[in-house]
Amino acid sequence: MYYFFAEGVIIIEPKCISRVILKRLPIYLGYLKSLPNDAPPHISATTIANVLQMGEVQVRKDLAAVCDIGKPKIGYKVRDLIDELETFLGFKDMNDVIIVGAGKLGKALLSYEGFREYGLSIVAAFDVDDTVIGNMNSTKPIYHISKLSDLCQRMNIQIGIIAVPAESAQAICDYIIKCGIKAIMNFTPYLLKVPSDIIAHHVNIAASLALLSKQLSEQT
Amino acid sequence: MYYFFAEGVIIIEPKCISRVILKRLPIYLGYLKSLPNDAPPHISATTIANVLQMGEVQVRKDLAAVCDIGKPKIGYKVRDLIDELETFLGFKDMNDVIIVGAGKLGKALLSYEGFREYGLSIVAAFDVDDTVIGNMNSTKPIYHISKLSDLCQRMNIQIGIIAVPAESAQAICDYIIKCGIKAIMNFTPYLLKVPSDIIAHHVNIAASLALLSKQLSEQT
DNA sequence: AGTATATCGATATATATTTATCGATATAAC
DNA sequence: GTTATATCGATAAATATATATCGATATACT
Ligand SMILES: NC(=O)c1ccc[n+]([C@@H]2O[C@H](COP(=O)([O-])OP(=O)(O)OC[C@H]3O[C@@H](n4cnc5c(N)ncnc54)[C@H](O)[C@@H]3O)[C@@H](O)[C@H]2O)c1
Ligand SMILES: NC(=O)c1ccc[n+]([C@@H]2O[C@H](COP(=O)([O-])OP(=O)(O)OC[C@H]3O[C@@H](n4cnc5c(N)ncnc54)[C@H](O)[C@@H]3O)[C@@H](O)[C@H]2O)c1
Repeated sequence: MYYFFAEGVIIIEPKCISRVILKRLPIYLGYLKSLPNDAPPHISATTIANVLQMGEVQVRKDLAAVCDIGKPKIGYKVRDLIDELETFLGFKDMNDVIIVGAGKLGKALLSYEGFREYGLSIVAAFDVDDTVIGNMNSTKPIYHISKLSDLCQRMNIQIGIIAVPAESAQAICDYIIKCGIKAIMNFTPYLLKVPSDIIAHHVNIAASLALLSKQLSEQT
Repeated sequence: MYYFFAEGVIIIEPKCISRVILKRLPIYLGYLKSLPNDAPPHISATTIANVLQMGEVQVRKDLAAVCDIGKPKIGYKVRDLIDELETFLGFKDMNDVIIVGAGKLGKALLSYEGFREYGLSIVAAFDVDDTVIGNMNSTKPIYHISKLSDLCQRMNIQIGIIAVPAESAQAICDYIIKCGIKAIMNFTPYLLKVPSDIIAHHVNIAASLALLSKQLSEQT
């Protein structure tokens, strides 16, 4: 939170929401959406906190960041809350995504239907291997990498997933940035170097699993 | 960090390393391991910080948590540092892992060779679908779920990956806990409920990608 | 109507994490 | 040998995050 002082009055810049909160919002949303239709129309922060094993104050604070419809004794209207969360998180309008590398992981992602619920539309995958190019099992096309530039520019696609071997990751990264990609999710264990105006998010499944393993061994 | 006061003396409990630091350690390790063989044998926290775009004090503090071999003007001996990081993170001795759900994602993980470098050995996958059971493309076996209990108990496997449809996630979770699994990595968007002595880590790829998308749209 | 209670939002405190500062030290240059 | 400098570790300050407390309020109960 940034504070600006102007003529003695404190103006609080409301734009920025911390990354930690942002990561929790989809969890609340997921839980709310999992509630049965015959559940009561309102829910309290206390209930949410208990189910999700969080502090109730934290839940209230997180929710306050996106909505202001909590009523004492009643709680939040579930439908409104879902709506506000979805709107806030941008799940309501679709964002196009391309995948580079249609190997085992790339193909799994390409055919995964679950993205839609999060406002994401996987448009196509790109590869260099002629044996995977074309549309085999998935409903989504796999093109040669040479078609990437044209497609991204025509459709104004700004989000890319990298699922190529680690050795090619940086080259592909540089390339897709040149093609107009502005945000990258990288599944390779290679740490990408990107210009400051490009957002890169690294997902290292093996490292995460290893940390889980370490946690386990420490618990004893 | 916890502080205990005993007879006026402050005793600092050294056990706990924060999760944030733990997540960064594999990044340092990965970078150090990527250095060419003809690189100088020592490296400074300043250099690491610059390459990885982190604060140099943070790098020093993180490294101090696992080693104490930094020398002024010289820095850290790369080989020792790699060794200490790998030892600390437990990458040197193998931990067995099983996967439940040999669908698209499960099979990708099953055949992924990269886990070995992190001290992880994927032993087998389990499924209910007869058409995927047996060993097709991967070198690792896919068994019927009914074999899970026996294998886990015989090999004393404590780490499990859940890659079944979300609807089955909780049931599978309960089941593998009964079979002796103590740490779970869950790839379904369903938030698992586990007893307090079980570690569960949730990986929601779609939600992460959606947050990336949101970040992008906010950047403007 | 009056009171009890669940719940909210706000404020305050505690903890955790990041960033800055500074003296100490090992090497290199002179 | 002396001095300059890169670098470390430690301590301190700033920021961020989590938890606790408390008055206010909407409903339910008497
Ligand atoms: N498979 C997993 O479960 C898993 C888990 C964690 C991380 N990863 C990482 O994800 C990446 C992909 O893994 P995978 O198992 O799918 O590998 P894979 O070998 O099955 O697939 C890689 C694909 O990338 C293609 N490719 C290679 N160079 C390319 C280029 N320059 N441009 C476009 N396409 C190119 C290949 O033709 C291949 O189809 C790897 O970096 C791996 O480390 C995979
Ligand atoms: N595919 C992806 O890229 C992706 C991305 C993010 C999340 N996920 C999640 O991962 C999970 C698996 O995704 P997928 O694409 O591999 O789905 P999938 O349908 O390809 O595979 C699911 C597998 O689980 C098996 N299965 C079903 N019930 C089972 C049970 N009770 N016990 C054992 N096996 C059972 C099925 O036979 C099937 O082989 C889903 O929950 C999905 O939401 C997948």
